[in-house]
Amino acid sequence: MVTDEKATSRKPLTRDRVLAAAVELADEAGIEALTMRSLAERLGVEAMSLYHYVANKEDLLDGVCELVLEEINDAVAEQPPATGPDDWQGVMRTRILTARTVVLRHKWLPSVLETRTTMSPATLYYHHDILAIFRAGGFSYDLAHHALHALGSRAIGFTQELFDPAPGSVDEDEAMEAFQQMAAQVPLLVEMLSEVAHEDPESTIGWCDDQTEFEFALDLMLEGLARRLAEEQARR
Amino acid sequence: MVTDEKATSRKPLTRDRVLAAAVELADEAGIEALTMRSLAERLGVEAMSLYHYVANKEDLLDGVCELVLEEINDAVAEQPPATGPDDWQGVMRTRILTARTVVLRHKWLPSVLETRTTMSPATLYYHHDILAIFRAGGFSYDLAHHALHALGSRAIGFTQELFDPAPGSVDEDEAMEAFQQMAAQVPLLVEMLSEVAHEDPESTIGWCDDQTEFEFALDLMLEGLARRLAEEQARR
DNA sequence: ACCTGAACACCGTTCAAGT
DNA sequence: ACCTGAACACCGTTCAAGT
Repeated sequence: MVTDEKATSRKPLTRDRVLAAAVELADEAGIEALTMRSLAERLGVEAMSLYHYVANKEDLLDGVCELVLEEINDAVAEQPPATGPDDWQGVMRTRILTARTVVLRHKWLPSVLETRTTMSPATLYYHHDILAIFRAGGFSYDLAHHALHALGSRAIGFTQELFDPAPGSVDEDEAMEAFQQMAAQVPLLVEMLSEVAHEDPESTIGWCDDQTEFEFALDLMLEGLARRLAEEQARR
Repeated sequence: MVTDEKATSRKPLTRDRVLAAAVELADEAGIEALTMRSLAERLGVEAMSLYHYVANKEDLLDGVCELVLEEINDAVAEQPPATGPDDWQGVMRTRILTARTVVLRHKWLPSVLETRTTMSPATLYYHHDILAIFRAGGFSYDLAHHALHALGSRAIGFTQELFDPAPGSVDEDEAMEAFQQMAAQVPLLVEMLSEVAHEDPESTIGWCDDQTEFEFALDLMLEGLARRLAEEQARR
């Protein structure tokens, strides 16, 4: 009668419980810590038991991506709809930035999502909604199709940054020294960095998905798409 | 005296030979086939011997990326310089598309490069040159810095596509049938795909780094950056 | 100095066996 | 039906030992 919510290990295993535990494990310990054995241990079970709920590890990873995309769809569902046909740009912007807040809670998602080979239902649903916003804004299917490709993962709120240092792995003094040494080889990079004056002086363009840079690039794309839309409509 | 060029297995091992063999192996059999054991076998040696030339597998992967980036720098070095200060956009475009031709010869590069945490010398050099083009075009360091972030991996000629099916894994009939079934759930996606009529009808936005889509997005970014530059110069 | 063989600590996954 | 233990075929990597 009185169910003990904490004693999750006593509830029967289900696919959903397995996937939810996998997401928690990845959030807490990183995606490399998500192994069949460690996941089983967290669930108080042997590794082989998991194969009753997931076909194999790939299926597990498909499942955790699906779970996060459902979380994104939920977050996005509370958004206000477009106020008019000319509002597509603002709606798209807040939609993508909302998705991004969810992705930032699951930092491992980009790397896993990029290894998926099929779009899950929740992913299809998300992109269907994105497409609907473009269509409401007056995009032809052809232009909307280019737009979806151009946005790529940015539509889901992330871009895979190149060369982001592992957290805590940066020795600032050492990095600064290394940079001084290559001043002769790459003087412009050194000068640029001394001018923009990051908190982290060693991270040239390698800074994980910083919010400001994300929005800068997103606005560049959205403005560009607006221009392509205007060109398309002028042609008619 | 007469060196047999084919008998590579008899030449003494060097770091360069190890890295070059690793690149070949990845090109031929895919990045997942690049293991210490298989690489050793290709070189006619035991796996443990490799540790005299690379510190560990991460170091090996750093090395193969460095090798490809040197290949990109070589390819790009033959390019004509800018014809004038207003030519930065054209120079940047051909530079990036040239880099892309090299990346397409090493399809595994994107996934490996995105797991690197430090920029190798060749990578720094490449980006230094990109920065030089922006500077010659009149960009402030601040704007050029945003531009480098916005381009991200696109500067090197690739974007990690979401959901590109493994080559040869697509069963067209099966995929088409699956799509018909979800017509009710995602009607706009279905309608869009029937209109744009890909060769591969099942790949919604999942199509690996197609040249047309790459150039569409690249031009969007470059035009956007040109606009930001004009805004910046108007402000002075 | 360069290479090797055996071994260790991990993986994902199979299989037959338990309840 | 659900879970388990032992085992297999892989990994990267260590260590002491060969030449």
